[in-house]
Amino acid sequence: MPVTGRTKQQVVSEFRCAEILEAARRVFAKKGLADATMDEIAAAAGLAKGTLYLYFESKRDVYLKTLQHGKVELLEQIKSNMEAAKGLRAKIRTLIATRVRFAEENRDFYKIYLTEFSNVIHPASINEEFRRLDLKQAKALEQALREGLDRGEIRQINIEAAAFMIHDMTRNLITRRLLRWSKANIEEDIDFICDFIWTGIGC
Amino acid sequence: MPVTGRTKQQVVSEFRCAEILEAARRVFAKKGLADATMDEIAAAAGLAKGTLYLYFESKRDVYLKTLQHGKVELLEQIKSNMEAAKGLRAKIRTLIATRVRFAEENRDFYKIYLTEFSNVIHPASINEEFRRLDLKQAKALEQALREGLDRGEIRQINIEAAAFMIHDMTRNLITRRLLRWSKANIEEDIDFICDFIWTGIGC
Amino acid sequence: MPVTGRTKQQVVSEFRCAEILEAARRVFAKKGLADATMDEIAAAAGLAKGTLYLYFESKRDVYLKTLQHGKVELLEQIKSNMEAAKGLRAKIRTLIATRVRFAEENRDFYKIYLTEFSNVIHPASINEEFRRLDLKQAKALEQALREGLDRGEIRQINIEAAAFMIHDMTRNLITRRLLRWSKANIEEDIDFICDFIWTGIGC
Amino acid sequence: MPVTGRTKQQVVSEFRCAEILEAARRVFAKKGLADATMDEIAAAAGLAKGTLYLYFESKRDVYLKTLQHGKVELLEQIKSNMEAAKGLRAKIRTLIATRVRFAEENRDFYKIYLTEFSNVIHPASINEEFRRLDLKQAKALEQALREGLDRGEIRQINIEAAAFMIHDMTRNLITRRLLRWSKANIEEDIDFICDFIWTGIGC
DNA sequence: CATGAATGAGCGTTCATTCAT
DNA sequence: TATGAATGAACGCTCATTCAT
Repeated sequence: MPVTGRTKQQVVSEFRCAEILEAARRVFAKKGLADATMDEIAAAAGLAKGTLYLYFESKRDVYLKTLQHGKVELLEQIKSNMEAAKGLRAKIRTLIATRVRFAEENRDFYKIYLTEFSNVIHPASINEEFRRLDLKQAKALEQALREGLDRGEIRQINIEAAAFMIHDMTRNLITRRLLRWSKANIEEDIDFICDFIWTGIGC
Repeated sequence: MPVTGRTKQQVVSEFRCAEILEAARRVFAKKGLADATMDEIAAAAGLAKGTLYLYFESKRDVYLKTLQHGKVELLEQIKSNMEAAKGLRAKIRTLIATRVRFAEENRDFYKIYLTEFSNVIHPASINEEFRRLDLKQAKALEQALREGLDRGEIRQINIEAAAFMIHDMTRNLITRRLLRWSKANIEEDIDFICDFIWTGIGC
Repeated sequence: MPVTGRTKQQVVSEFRCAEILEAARRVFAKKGLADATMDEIAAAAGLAKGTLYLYFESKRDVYLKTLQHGKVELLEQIKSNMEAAKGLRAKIRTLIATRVRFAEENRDFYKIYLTEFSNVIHPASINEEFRRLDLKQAKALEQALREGLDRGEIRQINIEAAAFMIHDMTRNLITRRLLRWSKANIEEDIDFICDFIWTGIGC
Repeated sequence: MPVTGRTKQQVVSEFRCAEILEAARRVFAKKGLADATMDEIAAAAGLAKGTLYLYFESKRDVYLKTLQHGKVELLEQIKSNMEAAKGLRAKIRTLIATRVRFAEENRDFYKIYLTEFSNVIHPASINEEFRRLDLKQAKALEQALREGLDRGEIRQINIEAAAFMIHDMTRNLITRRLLRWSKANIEEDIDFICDFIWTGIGC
């Protein structure tokens, strides 16, 4: 007797989905949406091609769900890590560090994520839906900034713009690291970006 | 007899290339590499499909050359604009403003540029070759920063990392504007980013 | 112990078959052989897809049996209706009326029947086997005509050809009615055809 | 310089279309719409599969055009043959004979035609469009009947229904002959049907 | 030089059939 | 007996590339 409300069928089904999505993640990360084939994904998952269509409606569907699947993990990890931090500066540092580390540990997912996120071309339908995650993260940051402003931790600036800026800078760092452009170790990179955000370059 | 070293043939040929690349730019900007077809590009250029292959080796070649073509324009425009500025702060502002304005005036090219630039997936062959432009720009900025440091205009920081940071932040701003995410006018956006770079958010 | 020769198993099995065939009839009538799927038929029968294969060898088998199933009903109904009629003219009228009414009451089956019957393309295997019913009906009609000829009810004509003709004309009427091409009521249509058969159009 | 308004391109293109349609006719006549493949049709036409799509939008399109192509031929042949006949009885005989002979000479086309015509299942969209030909033929027959009635050649009957009847009977004869069910020679079959139409079976 | 008809490899998707449970 | 997840062959259609004119 299952304790949860899910039947055995559902558990198996979810497991299959997860298996396929993991395989898809690897393939999409290596080839991109256009160049990946359903054959490849099926092979990577150790299944027949037709089986994919029992769990997903189309190649696009697999792709979208691959993105969503990772998104959820990412969000959860960030949320749990953020709560501990005390003070705005620590909060910001935690946020950045969490995202950077998650990206390092989920390179395949993040490659897809970054590619899709920066896709300025595709019909908004994908992007709009997809960018909500980032917006949500940015909004959380905005909230933290606002509280910091109230407590006099930061100077009077456009909070919304600053939140976007910090959010984007973190993504840039992740990109540079995924591309192995940054030779510094992870702590140095995070330190630098935090310092930059806090003090700027002027003297 | 041509005065320059180029024959009439070459001039005509270059002109055709340019025509095709402009057409390709429009098509790639609307559809992306994968979804654009040679048929569309030929139609947009007012030529037959086969003709494209007289000037370019493959679809990929057209795409790459489309990127290069725009790059050259971009670099030239930036170079000429940058020289006038006096002092580091003005120099940085000019650099940012030039890029942002160029992007606004060349939306089609820039869409392709951004998409490709953030493409963490494709074989390095494209990316390596392609990122030299950005590197070159970043290096120019680095040089300016170094001079500013010598003149005591900025505090002691990792110059290379700062150059990348500023460079990336500019690209982020451009992305937000291309996506019409930023509702501010162009001057406000540039002011904010310059202020952020110079002073950070701390007080 | 069952009184009849059939075991309980067989009775249940036959019942299942009949259920499936009724479901199949609805589906085939709506989609045709090629476009109907085993999934649909299973769903229409309230069974799992695999179950169909316990009772039928293949989709083609279901289709063939669907035709046979209706055929049997049709023949039985015709036979019982025909016996009462006295005289050739009444016999012919009864035969036509029975077929037309049966078609109206079994539109789904008849759609399949007509489609398959007029299928001049498929391998003879289906057709030969399938046309025996019609042949049988036509033969019964032939017999009636022959008796009518002996009794001087009709003039000297090619009996076999006439039987086919009458048989086909009835099918044409049914087709027109199924397609809602005929606006007349059923009695009018039957009257006209009987009159036509008996007297022709000449004067 | 072409005398006609058609360029050389158009002539070639039309020729290709006709070639493909002839190949398609053979394939569809052997396999039917559902079981014929584009690969087969291409092979039968001695072309690559992709080439078919230069001239036709889809498999369905090839099928529809195959029907139309034959239709036009059929109509033209009937029209030219019909004019010579004097008197209603001769007219009807000519009409029937023309259709039967055309069918014998265009077995492949006629197989497709009959199958599609009797298809009571497919969405009306095909059928409606497709049945206009028959309607047109039936209407011509109706007109001839009406004139015959005025001249006292036939008795007082429902002209419209009679036209349909005669039309259908001809199609039935064609079907029986295509299926090699009729052992009689063509003239005998035509004679019988004409006699049947004119006098009926009664005495 | 320019054309555009022809090619054919390649891919997404469907679905009849099987088989372990 | 009944299930339905898994299979994989098959097919329609696309499109980058070629080449005869």
